[in-house]
Amino acid sequence: MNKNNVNKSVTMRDVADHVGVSVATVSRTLRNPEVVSPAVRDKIAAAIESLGYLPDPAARALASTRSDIIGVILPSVSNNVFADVMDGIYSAVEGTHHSVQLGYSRYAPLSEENLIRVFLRQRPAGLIVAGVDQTEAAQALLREAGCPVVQIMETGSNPYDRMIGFSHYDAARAATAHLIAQGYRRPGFLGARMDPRTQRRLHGFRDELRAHGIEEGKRIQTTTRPSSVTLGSHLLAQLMDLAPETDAIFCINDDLALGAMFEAQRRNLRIPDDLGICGFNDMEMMAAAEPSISSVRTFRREMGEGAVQLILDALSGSAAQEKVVDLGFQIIQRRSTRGR
Amino acid sequence: MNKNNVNKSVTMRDVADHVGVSVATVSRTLRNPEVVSPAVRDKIAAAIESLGYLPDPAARALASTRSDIIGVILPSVSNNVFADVMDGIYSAVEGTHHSVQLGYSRYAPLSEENLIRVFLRQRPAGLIVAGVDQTEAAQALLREAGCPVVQIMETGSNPYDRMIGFSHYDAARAATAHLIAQGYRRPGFLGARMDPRTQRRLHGFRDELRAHGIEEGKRIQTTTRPSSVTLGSHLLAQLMDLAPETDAIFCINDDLALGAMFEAQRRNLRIPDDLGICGFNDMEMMAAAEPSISSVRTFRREMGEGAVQLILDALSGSAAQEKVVDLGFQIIQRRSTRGR
DNA sequence: AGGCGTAATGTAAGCGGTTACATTCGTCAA
DNA sequence: TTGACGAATGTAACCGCTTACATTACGCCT
Repeated sequence: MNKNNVNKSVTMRDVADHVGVSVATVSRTLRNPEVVSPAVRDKIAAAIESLGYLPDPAARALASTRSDIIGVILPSVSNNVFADVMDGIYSAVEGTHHSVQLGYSRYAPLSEENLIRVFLRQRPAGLIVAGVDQTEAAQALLREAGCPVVQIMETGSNPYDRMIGFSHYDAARAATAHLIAQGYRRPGFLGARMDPRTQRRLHGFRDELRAHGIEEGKRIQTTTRPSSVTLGSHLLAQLMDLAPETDAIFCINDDLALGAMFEAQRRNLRIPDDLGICGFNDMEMMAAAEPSISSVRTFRREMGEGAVQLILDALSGSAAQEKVVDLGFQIIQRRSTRGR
Repeated sequence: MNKNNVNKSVTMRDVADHVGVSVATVSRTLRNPEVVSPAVRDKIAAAIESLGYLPDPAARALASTRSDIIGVILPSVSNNVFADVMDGIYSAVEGTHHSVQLGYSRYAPLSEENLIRVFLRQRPAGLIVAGVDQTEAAQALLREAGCPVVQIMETGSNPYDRMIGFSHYDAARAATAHLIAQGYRRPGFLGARMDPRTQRRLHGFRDELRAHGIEEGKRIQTTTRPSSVTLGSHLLAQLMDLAPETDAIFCINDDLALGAMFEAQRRNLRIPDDLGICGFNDMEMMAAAEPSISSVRTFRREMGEGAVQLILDALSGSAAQEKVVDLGFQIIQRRSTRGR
């Protein structure tokens, strides 16, 4: 199909011949320019430019012990929380000589373990994984990865290597505390997917209720189905049917919150008077909604950028002391929880 | 899968020694099992399993003329239209021996051209690019790529290789026709980003108005800023201020439509009576909104899956005749355009 | 002038696979 | 029995780059 391949690609050999030096010198001006004399360096740069030379990453990876790939393993493609993280990752990688390789575990730890294995096989420059809920085997792999490993989305006391995120438990507690502070006395909880991260939010919610001596009753509605706006509507419907006393809800993400808001409107519940609503993540739409919806702001883009930065720092030896970076969160109050 | 030690990874050499054959035989049982005797084949398979051998993709790519990477170049990380496409792509790639390499052009043709160059350098198994608006140089590269190339998101008459998508022009015309059929006589247009694809939707809108002899007046509100729900609110506000006669809007995506709906509610415009709203893409939330919002359904996941399938077919020689696959679209009517 | 240290460059051995070509071996027809 | 032949396997040359080590060139000191 391509014996007479038109992109007879130009190799380092071509550049070397063009300048009249050895390939080693070309390689050096690319890797350690400082050991090459300025005159030669300039000629090589010119040749690279005029011939349109681009290094072959496979050859580079094979010859050196490192590829320049930063592997990223996330649970979900479609969750827009991760889209923001990816945005941060890509923007931090831009301008470096690194490239990103993305894998999706679909929330399946075994699938994640397998991806880790495959990714490590390429001797990546670094690895970014989500959270702390890896399988035993995956944990072992990550601890011996032989490259910087950054866990994102969470904080914790025992990272494999480094970690950047925030405490889902604390964030959920704070959101719940906010609802209570606004005078709501019968807050409910809407959760979907219920992966470990979501579970931690539920714990936070429960503990905060308990701290205030509030019974949770039947006001915790969860499902393992993936989150969606529609699901938010369903869950609120379910909640109000089972626990009509509910006067506020904490939703594990903004999609659910939005769906719940729509459902509340359908039921002629006044927001925030009859029902307070608080989302999670503070996606852009929450501010635009009518009424605007309170949420817990998280720093997703920063998480992605920070993760890449941690890897680059480790690679360049300029790594900071702290193993764990806590980006925190912020309760953003809007009309939907203006209280009673 | 016993030896988890990735640092001194097990190579084909190890497998060969373990079985007592040459590496060539191991390589063959991986690439063309049929030329290896069943007995040896089984022993090798067992050794691979027990040693936990994983091939080194870099070495493979270097030695063969093809890597097993499918390159994907999209304009935007955060646009959730592309998230759905990616979902389709990843799910179609799963189970094959291919992997995905993702690049983002940020809507910049030159950046796209550069990515194409870099990706082609890896002799990818295939390439997926968005749309038809490449630079001259990029077009030349793609026509001579030496691997299957699939353009997604659009249809057209002159693909570089293959194409799968739908007509944005037709879709916009159909949506506009729908508004008119519902009795709206002064439809407006809200557009953001205004990349070439969006422009085509605008053309469709305009042509349909013209076909009905409707003046567009000042009812076309666009901006080059990236789309968001908040921006939808702003644009509607602007539109109603400049052209209060507007009785319906076609929004180039669902985010804008949602934002416009919120703004309409703030202004106490009744939907659909005072203002009809039609979005584009039919994201999941449109059905859940209150009122539910009409939209143009597009088949994004299918586009991603289809694109990968086209590449796999081309690779296996079982490619179909048609160069262009039109996935079409569907007008989904909901309450927001129930007419007057 | 001869010797030496240093900076700049060249030489060549891999990295882990693929694959054209060579070799071995068993089978079968003559 | 023997030679021919095809199937199975081995041998070794790459693929394009990196890098340890060898070599060269040159300036400076004694």
